[in-house]
Amino acid sequence: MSRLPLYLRSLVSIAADGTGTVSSDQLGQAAGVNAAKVRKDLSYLGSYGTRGVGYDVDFLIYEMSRELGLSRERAVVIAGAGNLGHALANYRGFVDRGFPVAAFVDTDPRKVGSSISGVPVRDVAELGRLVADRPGCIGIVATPAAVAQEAVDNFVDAGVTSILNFAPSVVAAPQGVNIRQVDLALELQILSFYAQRTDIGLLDGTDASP
Amino acid sequence: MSRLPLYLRSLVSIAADGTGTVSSDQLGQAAGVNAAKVRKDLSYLGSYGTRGVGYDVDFLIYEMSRELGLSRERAVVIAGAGNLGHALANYRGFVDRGFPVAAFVDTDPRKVGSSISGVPVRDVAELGRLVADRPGCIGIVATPAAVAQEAVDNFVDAGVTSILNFAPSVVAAPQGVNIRQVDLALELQILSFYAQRTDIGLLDGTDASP
DNA sequence: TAGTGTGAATTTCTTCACAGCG
DNA sequence: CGCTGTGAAGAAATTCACACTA
Repeated sequence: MSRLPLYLRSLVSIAADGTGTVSSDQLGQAAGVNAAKVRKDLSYLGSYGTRGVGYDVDFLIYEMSRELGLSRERAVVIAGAGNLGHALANYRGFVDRGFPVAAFVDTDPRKVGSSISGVPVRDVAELGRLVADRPGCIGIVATPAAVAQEAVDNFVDAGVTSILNFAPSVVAAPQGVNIRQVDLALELQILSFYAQRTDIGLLDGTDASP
Repeated sequence: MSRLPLYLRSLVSIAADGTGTVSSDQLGQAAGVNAAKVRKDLSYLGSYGTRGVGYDVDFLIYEMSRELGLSRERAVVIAGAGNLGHALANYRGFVDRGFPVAAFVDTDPRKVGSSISGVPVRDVAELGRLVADRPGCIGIVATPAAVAQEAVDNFVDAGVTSILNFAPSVVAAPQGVNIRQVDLALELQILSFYAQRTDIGLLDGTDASP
């Protein structure tokens, strides 16, 4: 279920507070979701709760991490050593949550060979080797929109099957390759939309779907 | 409907190609959505299509922009002049799509008064004035997770009613304030999840909900 | 003829409500 | 008693399929 990462994040912060057990109600509160939904979602993992008590925080974290495939690290390769790529490489949150940034790839020969925030910039030609050395790694597209499709194609050719696209253009990929898009300006447009409709209240827009 | 911004993006790129009309099928293709869904969504705006022909691209763009409240610019104020804020300020996509970055606010006195990529860094104390001068502006939280709630509170106190949160912590806000969260590492976790399930194919993860 | 607009059918998601257990 | 787990009810979203028209 696609709300799992959301719960996981809440659970980690709950665990940090030293709490050992949570009820569906508390977890729901923390994740911005109602209690029934939490129970339904968790029951899909199996019956790990204790009636009258709640769920063991550490155990839930363990089970969820396993379910989400986070038991091991997954390296990240960023296509495009521009501003956005720069920022992403600097972003502590990636490393902290098990996604070390292995390298940039860029087509600009002036950038290739240099290092940004300790992350080496490699030529696109080396992408195949980079990926082969890091099984299951994730490709991030941080290029201008115009070359986003090209970047995706390069990743696919190199054998990457999970891609996160930050460019504001919809890209295509063959069956078996998972693409997720985050369009920053689109998020602002969505906010603009809701800003007009005063009939809608608080919303936690974090979500994942099909 | 929350898929409107997605269609809009596709329409803009279709218009740029010089195409004057689109069918629900074509638009669906471009946006990664099926044709019936496109027609249902568009019919909610009114019956703007021509049977046997399709939709007028420019007119659709006009109507959608109006519906999304994008007819005028909406300024953006970024809380946190760190790496991420830095990258966001440099990100051309914001200005290009009608969201000029007006200022940073930061609590670090060494940063206040300086300028990053032409965007001034102001003290939090000035937030009220900044916001008052820019009606309908959007607040972006690009602070460390630990102070994200504080940043949100500051925005709310200053009168901001639309907030985009990039910090990896769920924050609360009063009724009437719209919050959307983009958690970069969470996106990677979701990809990790799908990477395991080989039974799921291509997916365009862009979406907006509740 | 090609493609919209839309009721109706279907699927998916959410919420309710309560039996049952620690 | 408090809280889980889950069928069943209900709501929402999606898809089908087709009459209709420019």
